[in-house]
Amino acid sequence: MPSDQRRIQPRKQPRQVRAELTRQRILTAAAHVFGDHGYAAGTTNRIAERAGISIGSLYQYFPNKDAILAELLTRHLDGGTAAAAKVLTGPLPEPIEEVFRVFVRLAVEAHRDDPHLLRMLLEHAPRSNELLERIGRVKQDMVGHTQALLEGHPEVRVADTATAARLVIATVELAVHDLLAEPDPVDARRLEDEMVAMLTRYVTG
Amino acid sequence: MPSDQRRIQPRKQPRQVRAELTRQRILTAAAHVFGDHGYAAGTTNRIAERAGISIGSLYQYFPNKDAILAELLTRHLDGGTAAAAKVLTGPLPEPIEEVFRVFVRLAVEAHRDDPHLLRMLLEHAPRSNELLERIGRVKQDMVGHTQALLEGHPEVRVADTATAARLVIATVELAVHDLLAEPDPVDARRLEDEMVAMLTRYVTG
DNA sequence: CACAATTATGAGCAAATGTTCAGATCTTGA
DNA sequence: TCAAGATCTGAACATTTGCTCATAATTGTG
Repeated sequence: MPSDQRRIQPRKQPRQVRAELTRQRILTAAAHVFGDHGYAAGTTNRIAERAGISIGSLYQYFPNKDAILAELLTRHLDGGTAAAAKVLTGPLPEPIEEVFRVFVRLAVEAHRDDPHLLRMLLEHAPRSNELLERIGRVKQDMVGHTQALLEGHPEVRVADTATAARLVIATVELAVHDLLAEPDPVDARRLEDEMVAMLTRYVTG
Repeated sequence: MPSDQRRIQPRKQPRQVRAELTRQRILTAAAHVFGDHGYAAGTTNRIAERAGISIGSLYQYFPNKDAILAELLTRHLDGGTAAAAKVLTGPLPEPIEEVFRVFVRLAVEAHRDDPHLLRMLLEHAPRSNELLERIGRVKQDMVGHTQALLEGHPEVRVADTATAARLVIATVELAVHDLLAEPDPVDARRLEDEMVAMLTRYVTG
């Protein structure tokens, strides 16, 4: 069970359509297997079996198990940041309340697919320094944007915008994730309303 | 690497002082090893080595690896609930702000020891249904108490106290944990102030 | 069609790890 | 002192798992 740092790049670029299809099958299967069994019990053989391919084929596209997880996490992160960029490039709504609503909705969307899988991904990201740094950067970006927002907005009254920004991001990400992943999840709409209210009253208080 | 449900009880009750001492050594060593290497890489042999005993002795007090983790988590949970009970049985302060301050301080205290270890414990708790249920019960207790508090307090103005209570608990637990476990943790005092402010303005808004 | 490149196969290897057990060592109590 | 029980030891076992590689099948190309 090696855990040291190793290459993450696929060992070969697919050149035929069936190859790319196999790659997709592997990733889809891995998402299911990791989500159901967790990382440790989600063996490569199980993934291959679920994908309907042989174990050898799996290792033709991913150099090791960690690389599969890395690819899944990368895709999730890219999807999230892309969605965020799309929303945040356009003009933001005036009231800070509506800005927070956008934030919370983005978070809810990002967690809607498969909370269990996402939890796995984030838990085992420390296996790769590259992923850790990437996550750190994404987080720091969000905090940075939030802090700038807080400092430039007329409704905002908090003094320590640095701490406030970190608190806001942590709250949104973690609470959304947790409350939606629970066995008896809260209603997404109510969660949105309450969280937006909390954040708004906090920064304008 | 078996993951099915098995006995968690130690196979033998210590009858001599040295036995109890060995038990303690094992748990202390396990806490360090799990915190440093994680659960998977925290092998039983490594734990035994760090504890300065043989692997055979370890298995005289713990039937398997999961049981060690279970004991550590149980102790943490018991410690936390005991501290909470101690504080909450006495008369709570009048202003809701000070009540929240008590909450946040409890959470900070509970996470001060070893955030890395605690993260491990909670991540791998799903290996035991018993632990999962215990965690669920603790959480539900806290939510219940919080909801009762919200409904009985004159300053509180939120309508949906059920959702609000869940949001408050999730926010306190998760954000405190996350912001203190980060590589560059926020100042505990500032975190306390900001979080108390956020929660107070939320429920009194 | 023929030949090369690409992709797929899966039995089996090497390494790691949780766990056992037969015997050694220590402690207790009379 | 000494026997019986408690505790400790650690080499070895059994299992699991990530992964390789020689071979086969398939696809693209002239």
